[in-house]
Amino acid sequence: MADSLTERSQNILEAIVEDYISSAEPVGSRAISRKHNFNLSPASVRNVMADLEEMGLLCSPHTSAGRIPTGKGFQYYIDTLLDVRDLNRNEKQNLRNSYRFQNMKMEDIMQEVGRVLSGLSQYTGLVMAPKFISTVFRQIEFIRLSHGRLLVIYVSETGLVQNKVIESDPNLTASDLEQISNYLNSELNGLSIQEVRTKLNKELQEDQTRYDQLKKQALSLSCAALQDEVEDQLYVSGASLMLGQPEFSTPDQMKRMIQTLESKKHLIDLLDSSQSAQGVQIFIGSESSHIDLADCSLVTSNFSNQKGAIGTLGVIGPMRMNYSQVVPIVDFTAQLVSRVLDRELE
Amino acid sequence: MADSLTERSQNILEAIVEDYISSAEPVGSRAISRKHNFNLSPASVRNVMADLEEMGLLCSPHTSAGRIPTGKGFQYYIDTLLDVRDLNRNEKQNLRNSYRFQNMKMEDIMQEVGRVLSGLSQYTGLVMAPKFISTVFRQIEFIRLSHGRLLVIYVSETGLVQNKVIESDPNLTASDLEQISNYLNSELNGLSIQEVRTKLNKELQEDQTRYDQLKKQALSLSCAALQDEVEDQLYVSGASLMLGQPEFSTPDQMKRMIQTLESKKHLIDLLDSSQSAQGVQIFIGSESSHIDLADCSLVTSNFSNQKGAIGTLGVIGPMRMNYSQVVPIVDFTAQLVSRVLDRELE
DNA sequence: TGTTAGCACTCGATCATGGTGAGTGCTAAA
DNA sequence: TTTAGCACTCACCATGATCGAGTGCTAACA
Repeated sequence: MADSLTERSQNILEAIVEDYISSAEPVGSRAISRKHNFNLSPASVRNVMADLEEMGLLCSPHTSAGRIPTGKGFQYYIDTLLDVRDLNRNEKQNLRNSYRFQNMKMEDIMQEVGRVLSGLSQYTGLVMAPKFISTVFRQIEFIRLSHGRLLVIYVSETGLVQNKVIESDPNLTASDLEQISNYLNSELNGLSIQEVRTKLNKELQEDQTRYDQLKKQALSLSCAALQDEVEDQLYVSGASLMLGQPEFSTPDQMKRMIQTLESKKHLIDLLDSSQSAQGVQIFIGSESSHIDLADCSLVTSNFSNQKGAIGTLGVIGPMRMNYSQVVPIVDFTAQLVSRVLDRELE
Repeated sequence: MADSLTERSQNILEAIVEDYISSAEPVGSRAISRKHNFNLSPASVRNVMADLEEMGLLCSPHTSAGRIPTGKGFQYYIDTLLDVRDLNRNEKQNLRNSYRFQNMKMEDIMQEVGRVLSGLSQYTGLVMAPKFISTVFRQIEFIRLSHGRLLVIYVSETGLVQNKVIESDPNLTASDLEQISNYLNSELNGLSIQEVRTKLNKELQEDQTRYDQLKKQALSLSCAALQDEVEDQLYVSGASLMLGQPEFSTPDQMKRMIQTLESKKHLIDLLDSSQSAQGVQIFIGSESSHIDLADCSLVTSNFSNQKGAIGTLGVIGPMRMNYSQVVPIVDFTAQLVSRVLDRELE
């Protein structure tokens, strides 16, 4: 399909998308023929526009308004016409300076990244911390709460701390627990959670009589502790910035937008689906997508450390987002965060 | 001032406030004289209304609309006219059943409370977890990240887990750290953070040569770990429910509302200021208040455990909130949470 | 003296009207 | 193939009329 567009059509589409990005208003043929020196009269431009509309790349809100790009139009623009230049040395340095990661724990880093992304882009920042399951075991501690209830604290290589309450044998003493954690810490060190789980399951299934009572306890405790998926952590920053965008100026649009940002589950699903990809990804909230993005676009990139923990960060904004500005920021930030996470573990 | 109102004025004010609460529209004299059987004609009601307006308890949005209560009017209503009945046995049981606290860690409990409060009230739920400084020391653990950077994990009696990254002597070995944490855990057990701090400072100031190197390390490490205030944790649930309220139907009102809910710092300040009080407190976002509550009201109550950790929970909604329904819910929930926190520690 | 009926008045909300201008589609000429 | 011209569409805005809920005031009434 991409090939079926003449160069002229492409130029005009590009001009329309870019005008629309900066003005948020339907773009008319006259404006295009004036501002860009294609040496074409409005009438000619109109012909091209009619073609583009037929192809589903443009639409007009009503008979005598200009045209605005459809989701498909944006998609084409992004796939074919958008050229993203890399940040230059200076811009990179500026971006680096925006972040202050010194002595921050994982949660703080995630939050800081969201804040900065949202501040720089003037849209809403999204950061999903690396999943529990993708982290590498570092240490486990048990703390007794009340009769049989244990607080398990799990620390990953990257300093991510998760905790969870589990039921246990009420008769376990403090020194039992210490022995158990010592055993587990030496046994599981350096394994990914995935590996830890298979290892534990295997050992549990082997002839149980071979183990002493305490070791059995250790295994079943840690099994319980690591069993369920800990819920994902999603940081959303700067939601109210979106309220200034003209596409969310009516109460209905605002409501829809806020609800989209509040339904973290949907957002997490969306971010999940991008975790296998490399580099920057762009989702366009067209009708086609099964997830209601409220006519927003989502620009994401994954970050990861060398041990394979993967998180996702990005920016959500109106479809009419300034991609050529946002994409490099998201891209470079992801690289930055990856590097920071690696430095965590020396 | 309260005394200067005749019984009739009080009755009429009450009727107006309650009508307004349920309709969200200016209340006219005819409606009052009809629906409530005061045996008064609209004209008489109007006379009283004029008085109430002069006193600043009512106002009219324009010449020929009905009256709506001012912030002061609501204040008077709440102070003098509102009678909050306790929940009956049945309602209490229902409320209890709404919450599922089994095997939940502190964070989850706070979040669950916010969710349920918002669901029941159809307004926005706020929960502020007990402050770090008000908690009681249970356990501390150190985990080495990279050259000289330590992850400190602190657990309170109630199972609240906080963590923090600090700088330390890079030469500390794992066993040093273990000794240090053992020492601290036995030494500080059962003290409040406040007490821990004073104790540490005192010991550090005493003749340092009396201590061996390791102990000195221990003291300075834990000092660093507990020094700064960890930021407060505020859970906001159900913000989008507010968008359905008629007082937030215009874009400007919505924007203001969302910004209020997003500026957690202000909310925390407000909740802080209620921590010394007993029972349910109601803030009315009048112009007088220095904090912009966007014409909202805030109904809060503190919860606490027997060791003195204090948190605050509540509901934020339009000034026109259904107080007689919300107040008992907030009240009983606070009692419930207090009890749950105590059960945590046996 | 307190209460009420009557009445003129106010003012937002709603609707119909008409003008304006940006923009379109189509056609015919260059 | 491009473009000038033209009729047409339609959102937007200002205007003005009507409506009705509600008020304040005054005079009559119990």
